[in-house]
Amino acid sequence: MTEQVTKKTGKRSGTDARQVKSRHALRSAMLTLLERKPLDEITIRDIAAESDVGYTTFFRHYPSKADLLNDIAADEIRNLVDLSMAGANSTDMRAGSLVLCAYVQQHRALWSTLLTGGAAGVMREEFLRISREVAAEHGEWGGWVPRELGTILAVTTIVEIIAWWLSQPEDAGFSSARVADMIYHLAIAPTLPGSGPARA
Amino acid sequence: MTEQVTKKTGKRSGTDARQVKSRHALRSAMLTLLERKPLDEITIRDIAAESDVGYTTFFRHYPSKADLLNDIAADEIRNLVDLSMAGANSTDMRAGSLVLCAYVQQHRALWSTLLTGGAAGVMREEFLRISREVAAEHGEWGGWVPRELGTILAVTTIVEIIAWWLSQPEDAGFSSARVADMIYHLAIAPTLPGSGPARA
Amino acid sequence: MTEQVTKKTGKRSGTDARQVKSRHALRSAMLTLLERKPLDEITIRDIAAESDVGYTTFFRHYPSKADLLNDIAADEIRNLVDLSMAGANSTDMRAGSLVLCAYVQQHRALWSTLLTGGAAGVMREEFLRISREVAAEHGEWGGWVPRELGTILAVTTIVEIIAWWLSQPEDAGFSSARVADMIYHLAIAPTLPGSGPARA
Amino acid sequence: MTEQVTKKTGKRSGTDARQVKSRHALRSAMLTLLERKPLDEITIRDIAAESDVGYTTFFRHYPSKADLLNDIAADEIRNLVDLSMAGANSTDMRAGSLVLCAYVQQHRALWSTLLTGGAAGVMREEFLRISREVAAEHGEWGGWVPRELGTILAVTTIVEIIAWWLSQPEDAGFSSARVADMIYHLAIAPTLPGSGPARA
DNA sequence: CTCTAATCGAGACGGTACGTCGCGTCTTACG
DNA sequence: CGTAAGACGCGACGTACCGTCTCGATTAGAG
Repeated sequence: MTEQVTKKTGKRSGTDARQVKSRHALRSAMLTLLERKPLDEITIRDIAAESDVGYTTFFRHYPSKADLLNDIAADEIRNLVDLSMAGANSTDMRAGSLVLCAYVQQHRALWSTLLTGGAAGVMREEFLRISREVAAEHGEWGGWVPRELGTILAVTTIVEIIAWWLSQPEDAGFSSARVADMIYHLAIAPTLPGSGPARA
Repeated sequence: MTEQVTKKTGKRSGTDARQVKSRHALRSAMLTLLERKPLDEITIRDIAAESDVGYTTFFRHYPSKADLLNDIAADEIRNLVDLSMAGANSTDMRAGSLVLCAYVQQHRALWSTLLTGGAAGVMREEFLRISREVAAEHGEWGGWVPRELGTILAVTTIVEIIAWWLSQPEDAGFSSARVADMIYHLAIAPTLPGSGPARA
Repeated sequence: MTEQVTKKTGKRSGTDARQVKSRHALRSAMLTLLERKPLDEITIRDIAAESDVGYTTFFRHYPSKADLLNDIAADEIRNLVDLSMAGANSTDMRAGSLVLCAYVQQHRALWSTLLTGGAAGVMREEFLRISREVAAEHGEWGGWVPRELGTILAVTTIVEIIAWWLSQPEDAGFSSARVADMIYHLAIAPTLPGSGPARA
Repeated sequence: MTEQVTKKTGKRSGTDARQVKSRHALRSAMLTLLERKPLDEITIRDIAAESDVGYTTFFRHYPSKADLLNDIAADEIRNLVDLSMAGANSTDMRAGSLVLCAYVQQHRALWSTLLTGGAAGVMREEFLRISREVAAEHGEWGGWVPRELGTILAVTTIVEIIAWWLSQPEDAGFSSARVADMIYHLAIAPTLPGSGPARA
């Protein structure tokens, strides 16, 4: 995640207990603050205060607040993507959607903060970035839409659906299964071969 | 848009020739700068310098750079929406899509700046805001997807498609008609009745 | 003193009432603080607070606290030197000494701060610098001691005598005249021709 | 000098080989750095790096860099003063001056660093402090100048002469003897009885 | 010669001050 | 006499050192 390196071991992100603690405190603080205000109203001083970490110490871990957020985002998104990819045997998109929704449901508070709080914009971009990487690894693309556009649309649609879902009251009756269904029909199916216009 | 008031007349956005000139200069400068860097790297001093208007004068027109951008965005989006709505008799979505694409094509430089430059995020939000207003005026909603979600998806998908289109070289072979087709099949059709899952 | 320049007039140190006021406030504050602590324990924030001037504004006038002090020092020393030079017809050193002592006596509080407060070191250096300039303008040097050394000794001795004088209670009985006498016999006479060792 | 105490013995400045080594390394490093830049541009981290001693270790020996310098200064000055005092039988000031100059000449590099490098200010003050102590032990004072002032002038003059001497190229022809002469005539003689003004 | 405790290096940490940048207000001197 | 030019107070930024505090890893010197 970060480029921090311990000289002796060459491993990333030193394992010094103090470092781990500070790092975690910073991430928690960031999430707490994101529930309250958009990213650009959060100052590094806010984060330091909220996390009970020295202002200077922030920079010992992240060069900017954007990097902290990206660290969090990349971690969480990677978790999510790995899980959905693993859950589905990579061809069965419906299964993948369901796993994804179930996972989000389990961590509703976290994802609510990330997707409907002040970090929404960053999350969308990071999602897209990671998805493009994943997409690039898959050789085939059978859709009638240009691949690049297809990826963009699938991802942004999925993210929008989930963000909308998270903004609904939890008892509004939208189960993971139903949302997974929506994702399939709205985000995935439309770009599949056969869904497009009858080509001239 | 802004709250500026001319003392004598009490009217908004004075029509004094100097005011009009300054205002236009500010908007042009903002667009020029947006081609070069993202919104948050543009300072009010940049805009003042670029537009050859006194720094203080900026504040006589807009309380912040966000307001200037919103002013531009709202104007342009309103133009766009009005046109597509008028072009289509509101039921024929295909026609509307085509008008919209044609209009964007005519003002390609402007929209390229707005949607692929530093203002992209703001534009998406403003698009959504205005579309929600418009959608609220229409009583009926036949889709199998919750109306709010349907609006979000349609708008974000349209915006993404157009943004992608504008980022392609102009000679890549994507005509307005073809893009309008994509919009119809990817953004509009999927939420229409009959496209959803076979309901239990 | 400073390099500030008004674009239009080309004059130094703008005459804007606010500038003059800020500048004066900063100088006063510096002197006040120097009565209390040495230069390197005075922070720019202290000066700003003491002078009721914004922290940032300090830098609009001086690039560092050393420059502020040098500004003050150079001004005051120049005053002092000009006066002593004028008072004496440049050959009569006794008269010059007397004028100098009288002037210091008149501004005892100021010089007390400058020479016995936290700025003493800087003042000694600045005195020497200016004296060297003045000495360089005089062609002749009849002393038996190398000219450079003679200047150093005369200046440091004068400064030490005055600093010592200012540290005495005012009623200790050392009149300007008596101090001027000391200066003559201790700082000036020893380097004059005829005072040295009988040369082999 | 320092307050470091070995628990068992209660003695100051432990004799542990490692301590002695670190201490010496720190002093050398300080002198090396003083040749290059003024005291206030030398950071404790510089000293630690230069001396190949851990940063933390510095504080195990000295509470601040000023204390390290004072330690060095006091040692060296004490050496110098003891020698001059012993060399002269305390009445023959000429002999003392000569011994002093000879000693400085022998350790020219060291004294050059101390008096013309970044530590000059501190050295002057320390010289004065120690001289005052020595002067206080001598009961008599026959000069026509107040004793306190006499001490100040003698010491500062001697220091200035030596600093000037050290700044000259070594082959400029100023022998120890000649400098001792200057010291006698410029720093000592002027305050002796009979040199002052003809008293009324 | 061994073992115990002093010493050391490394470096994370909470701080304080720095000097810079941009904001938005308010004053002023000029046209 | 209005307006642009710009001085100003403010507050966040990111940096540099400070001095404190753990940690292990040596290593000196007492037994």
